[in-house]
Amino acid sequence: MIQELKANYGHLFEDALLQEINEVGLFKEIPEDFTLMEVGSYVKSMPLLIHGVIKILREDKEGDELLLYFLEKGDTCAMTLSCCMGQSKSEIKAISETDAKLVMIPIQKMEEWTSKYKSWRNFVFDSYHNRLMEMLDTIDKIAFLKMDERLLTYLVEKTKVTKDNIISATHQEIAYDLHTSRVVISRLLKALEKERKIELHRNRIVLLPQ
Amino acid sequence: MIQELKANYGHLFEDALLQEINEVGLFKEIPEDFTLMEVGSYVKSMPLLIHGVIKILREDKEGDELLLYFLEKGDTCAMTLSCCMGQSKSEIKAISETDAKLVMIPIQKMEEWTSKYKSWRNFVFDSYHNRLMEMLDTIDKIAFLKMDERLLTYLVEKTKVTKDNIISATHQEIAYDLHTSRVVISRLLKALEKERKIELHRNRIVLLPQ
DNA sequence: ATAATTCCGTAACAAATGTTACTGTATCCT
DNA sequence: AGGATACAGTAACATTTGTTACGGAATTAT
Repeated sequence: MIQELKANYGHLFEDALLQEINEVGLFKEIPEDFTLMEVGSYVKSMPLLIHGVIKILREDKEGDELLLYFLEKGDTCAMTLSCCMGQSKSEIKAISETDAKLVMIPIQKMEEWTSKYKSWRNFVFDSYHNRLMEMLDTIDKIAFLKMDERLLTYLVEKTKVTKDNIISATHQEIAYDLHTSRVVISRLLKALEKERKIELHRNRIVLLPQ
Repeated sequence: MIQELKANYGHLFEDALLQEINEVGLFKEIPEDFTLMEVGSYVKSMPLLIHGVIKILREDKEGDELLLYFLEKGDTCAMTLSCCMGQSKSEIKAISETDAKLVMIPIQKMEEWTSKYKSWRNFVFDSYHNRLMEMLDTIDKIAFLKMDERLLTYLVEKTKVTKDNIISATHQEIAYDLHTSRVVISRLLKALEKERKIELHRNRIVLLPQ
């Protein structure tokens, strides 16, 4: 594990901290489409992402969903972090978008490391900063863009994080992420196909190079 | 100034830190409707709010606006904080909703205090936490609520922060905050009046107790 | 007092998004 | 193979939101 830690977090953390993470961290491998966290669940450890992509969703009382952003390797979930600090329940849902590897850190260590390691403090601050910026970006999209633009952005982002211009998803799944209906997505996808931006197949969308 | 600092931040900061804030902080009083920060401006100091209400807005390239949230006394702007840390430009616009008093902290002190004072670290972490939660709340509203519900929520929040059930604003101003058009707001306000939730006057809306 | 300006109400219409319903086809299951 | 299920396309319609236009009332300026 220590090698993978060094590869992904070596530039951030000093050796002593990497060593500690290696000792107390729980290494986990999870399959695609695995629910890492539900809204309302208590948070007892914090994940450091080593490999793969995690999508972070918001849910309202009716169970309607909305994609907030994707986490990639080197990222941590500032939302979880935030909940750890405040000893509160999770406000978000986390699902693996691909197979993923991560290290779980018990929350007791966090407070300790915050005093002990400057690099950890900076990491935490940076994570908060990055997540705030992602949230701003999410707000921009839902507030200022129309659904067709949001859809295209969504497809582009998805190909970016998976590094694959083929998107394996049904229209219904996309509709859930963007908080709209399947019919609307089908309609807009069809329009994007006419504009030669994408190619449609069953369970599969190919993003064409522009 | 030290009394006002103690009154608002005494429960958060130890005396030594309060003393330092008192020494290096710049006390400022600003009138209503004063622009504290523009999108793209460089951030060289961090505000601690002592009195009054500040509204934080997001702007897109076309100059369209959207209200993110209100800051009240005891709050700081985590977005500014975030920008200070990253030495980057402001992503938001800040305008005083009422007369306000605040203390400006030079950003050099922040890094110093983060190592030196545990209470300062916690304050910074808490601010990030609170702002993330506010952002989630903002996302909930724009993603899950229709315009009439957003409008009512907006009016309720506005009366809460100003502690006055009379809202002094034109329909156009409200439309800017919610990123819609004046006509839409007039229409929905009229509907709220019919439901006996509000009373409409020129430049003034009275929120009726339910 | 008169004119100009700002604010609000409303109608009529346009565009975007949401809903329901039905079809055909691909895929899966046994 | 045959049936069940999941997925996508499409039409028709409803609702929400946005736009343009205009008139009247309140406020401000001259």
